[in-house]
Amino acid sequence: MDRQQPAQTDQLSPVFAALADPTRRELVARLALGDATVSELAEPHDMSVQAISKHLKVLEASGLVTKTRDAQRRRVHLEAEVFDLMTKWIERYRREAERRYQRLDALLEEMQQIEQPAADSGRQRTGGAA
Amino acid sequence: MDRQQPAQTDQLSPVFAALADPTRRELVARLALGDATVSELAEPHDMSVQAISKHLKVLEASGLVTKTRDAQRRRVHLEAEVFDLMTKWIERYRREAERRYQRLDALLEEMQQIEQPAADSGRQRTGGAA
DNA sequence: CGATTTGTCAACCACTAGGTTGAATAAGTA
DNA sequence: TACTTATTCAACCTAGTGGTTGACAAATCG
Repeated sequence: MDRQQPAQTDQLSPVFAALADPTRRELVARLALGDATVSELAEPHDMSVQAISKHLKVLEASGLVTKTRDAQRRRVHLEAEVFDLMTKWIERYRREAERRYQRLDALLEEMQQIEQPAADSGRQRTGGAA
Repeated sequence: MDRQQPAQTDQLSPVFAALADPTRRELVARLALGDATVSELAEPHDMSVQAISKHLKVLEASGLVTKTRDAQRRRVHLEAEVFDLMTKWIERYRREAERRYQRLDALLEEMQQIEQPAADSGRQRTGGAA
């Protein structure tokens, strides 16, 4: 249970985790159309309001949505910021993966060479070099 | 347990779920630099090789990586396609959220009006209208 | 005030996730 | 053939998730 990279910078895990659930993605999709109250969000989701409330809590904890009081109701609002965070992470590695994909053969050859650094080669490190 | 939207189109959940784990994100980050074998990937992660193998299985199931045999080793390769899938989903709603954010005040006013449709108002629907 | 609406909190339950260790498989090496 | 390396499979454990129901809190309505 001892993480080597502490939760310090791990603002990302809760966001991905939040969106890993289809119900929550639907909530996000719905909220993209406009703010809504909890019960409004719950309505189309044949599942208890409490369950939706929990889902919203997860979304809120991840920073994807915020809630503001509106009398007894809570107005739920979709936030854009965290999307950016996620997009940045994804794009970074997607670009790498795509770049590598495009010149795949060439790169694979290259990797092979790096892989066998001549000499005795007690253990070969593949691609780790960056 | 009865989903209203079956797992049919839910290719997305496994991807988000896969990236919800920091260890797996590190694996992806590492793989962006180049293919690697399981044990190479395991090395920096003070955790058993079996654990990493499990993580890779999750990544593989999500479509983020593929494995090819290379003698006894398995060469793990990062795939770009699924990134696209995710990016598309995110961008779609991020854009909405941002657009709404930019004209926030105006929209909030608008919502308020929709919210009180005059008349008796047995139940008011907020933002559901798109 | 009392009743209703809206949402959360709390306890509970089945299932999954992420880690462990130990054994099994598969391929290269002596 | 036997040994080592690389990886997976299987069983297990703990903690977390996603749902339930029931009770509570806060604001509005009568």
